[in-house]
Amino acid sequence: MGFICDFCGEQRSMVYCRSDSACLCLSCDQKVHSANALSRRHSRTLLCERCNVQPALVRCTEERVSLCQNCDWTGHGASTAASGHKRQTINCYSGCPSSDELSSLWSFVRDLPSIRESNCEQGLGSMRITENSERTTWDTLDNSASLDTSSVLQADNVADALVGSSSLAELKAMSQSLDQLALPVNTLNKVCYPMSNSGVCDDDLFKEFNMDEVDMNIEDYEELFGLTLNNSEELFQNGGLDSLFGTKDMSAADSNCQGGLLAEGSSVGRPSATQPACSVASGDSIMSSKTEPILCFTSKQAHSGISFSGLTGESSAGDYQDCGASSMLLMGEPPWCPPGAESSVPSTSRSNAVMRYKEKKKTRTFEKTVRYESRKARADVRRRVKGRFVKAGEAYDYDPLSPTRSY
DNA sequence: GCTGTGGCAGTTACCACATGGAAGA
DNA sequence: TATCTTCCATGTGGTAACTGCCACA
Repeated sequence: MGFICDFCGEQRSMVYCRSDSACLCLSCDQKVHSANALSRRHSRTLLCERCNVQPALVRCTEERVSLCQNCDWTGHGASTAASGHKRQTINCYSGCPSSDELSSLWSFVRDLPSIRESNCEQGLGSMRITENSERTTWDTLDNSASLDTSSVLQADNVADALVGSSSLAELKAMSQSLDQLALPVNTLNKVCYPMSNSGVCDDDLFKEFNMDEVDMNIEDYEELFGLTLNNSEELFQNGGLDSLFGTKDMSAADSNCQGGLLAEGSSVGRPSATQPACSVASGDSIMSSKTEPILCFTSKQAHSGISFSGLTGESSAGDYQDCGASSMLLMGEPPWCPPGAESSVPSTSRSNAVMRYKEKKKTRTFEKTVRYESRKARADVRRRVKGRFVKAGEAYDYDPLSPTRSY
């Protein structure tokens, strides 16, 4: 992976495919991703021009360079002179775009190499761009609907699912589909990305990342996080995993959600260079995010069943309400901040971020999603004894339809 | 600093049964 | 292939019980 196309080994790589963990030249990108319907759904984006390893998230218009989150942070951190540089979000795409379409997508990229359009079986018009909150689509395939619905979740669907309105079933379905999903950079970029100098994104974080019914299970925290445990103490004091997962419902709503959003087992600790988890945070990454404050959910992570209920032997909701994942996010730290980088973050920014986070937390609501209105309607009129449903005709102490008792 | 206690908040289990969906005829 | 029937897991809300945290003595 890197400067040279992983596929042909000749051309310079320009795009990064998360699903394939591959850096490809545009020609090979078309070649590879026109092979079948599945590959066409792979989400790709520009490759970071600085490290040539990670997918680029932003384009620095002043330096005219595409940067991954890490390089962006390194180059544009709050403490750097370039922190004021204007940056433009780089969109992901899927499908089989033409060079023209790519040019329109990445207007800042001049001199796009010509693409052998004949490589694409579907021809043009099948590109899908995943933008921050909206999706611009070129999808004109007749059968495109079948590609978009139950079998595969587009990344923005995931984002939608992560917002409070999602149901457990949707999340389960999502988890089943995550294998085929490469979460576009921008999807989580929306969730939290320090584009402003404040480096604080709690608003978006809470608004967009209300995972009410997601249960994350970590069976053995120490084993999972190893040496990062100590560092996690501060993490638990300052952050807010509940901001990520919705504390209340994380354990209460449906504790059997095995799919959830999960972590790649091998990603404990510092992400390897081959792990394309740029703006996508794995659960364990989150938990160990004292040093790796990544907000990532990689596709494979959908199956490991992590449960934060076991963070510590005595943790409860309140315990991890304040854990530090989001504090890192609030601080706008880079995904892979180098050791000691934290010290460079202004303390005022941090305190402000924490303050905003706490205020936000106060005002949060945890609305339960009712999947079957008919069942709710039935439950609403059922008679009970001490809160429990009773058989029809039996004595009850509570009748929703009338305050009277049968005995 | 340590321990015990009370208050508070959050979580979990429980109940009956209509419903939805799968399987079989 | 389409329709019907049967069966079974699921989901629904209010309450008590349980658990853990925090403040205070």
